[in-house]
Amino acid sequence: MSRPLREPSYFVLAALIDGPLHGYAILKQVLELSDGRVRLSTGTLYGALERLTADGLLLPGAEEVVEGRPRRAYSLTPTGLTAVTAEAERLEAAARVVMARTSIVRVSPA
Amino acid sequence: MSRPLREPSYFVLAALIDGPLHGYAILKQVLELSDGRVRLSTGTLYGALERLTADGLLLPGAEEVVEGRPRRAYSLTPTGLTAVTAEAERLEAAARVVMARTSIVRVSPA
DNA sequence: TACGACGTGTCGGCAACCGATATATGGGGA
DNA sequence: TCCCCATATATCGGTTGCCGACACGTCGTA
Repeated sequence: MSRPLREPSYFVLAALIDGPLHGYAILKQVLELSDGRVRLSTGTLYGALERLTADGLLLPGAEEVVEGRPRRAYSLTPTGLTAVTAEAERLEAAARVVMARTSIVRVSPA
Repeated sequence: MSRPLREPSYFVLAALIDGPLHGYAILKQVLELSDGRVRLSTGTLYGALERLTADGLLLPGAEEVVEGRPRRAYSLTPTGLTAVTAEAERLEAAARVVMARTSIVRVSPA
């Protein structure tokens, strides 16, 4: 069992659920998935890609050149999919803890 | 708008929604709220209390001595309550992003 | 008397993020 | 032509916040 993923890493994994993407495309996908809230810096992105790969959550593809620009696509490993799913459940449980204590409308009579 | 709270800080705030608690009681409350998953070290706890106080999310009470032991209770400020609620919504939204992409049962015919 | 629960606190190390910077291609507008 | 912006990858130093270990002290109980 690993420590919780921080938001940037979590969204990197989330961006790859639908299929492999290269770094810059992940940047845009994360922005979209987070409704414009999470704007990854490239320092964060490439650091995370390297780390998540080392942890076995991502699998890097071969570098290919598209329209004169080099690209490298990353895909989720089964471990990565498991990790991001487990993390989503953790987040949801944590959210519930607070919501249950703030949004309950008291129904009991005065 | 601030950066996301990390899990330990988030649970410290969450523990105080029901009312003020002192440090050691927060430790136990967090353990309970998180279903035994989040066990804060005192280093994390007192560091977080200091920081969250400096950020205006917590208000420390006066030190009082109970049964020979000193205590200091902390309470959530309105800003703190707003922050932890907003964070809960962020967490839930993040969880949804992944759940929507992994848990959909395909209904379309083969 | 020793140990564990209670209770607060410090310190150094570390992982991850963040902003700035670097490098390079391709396309479009002034 | 020249400049800027989007595309695309990569490095680096600084900061933040967590983490484990340690320190100090009380109280109850075996």
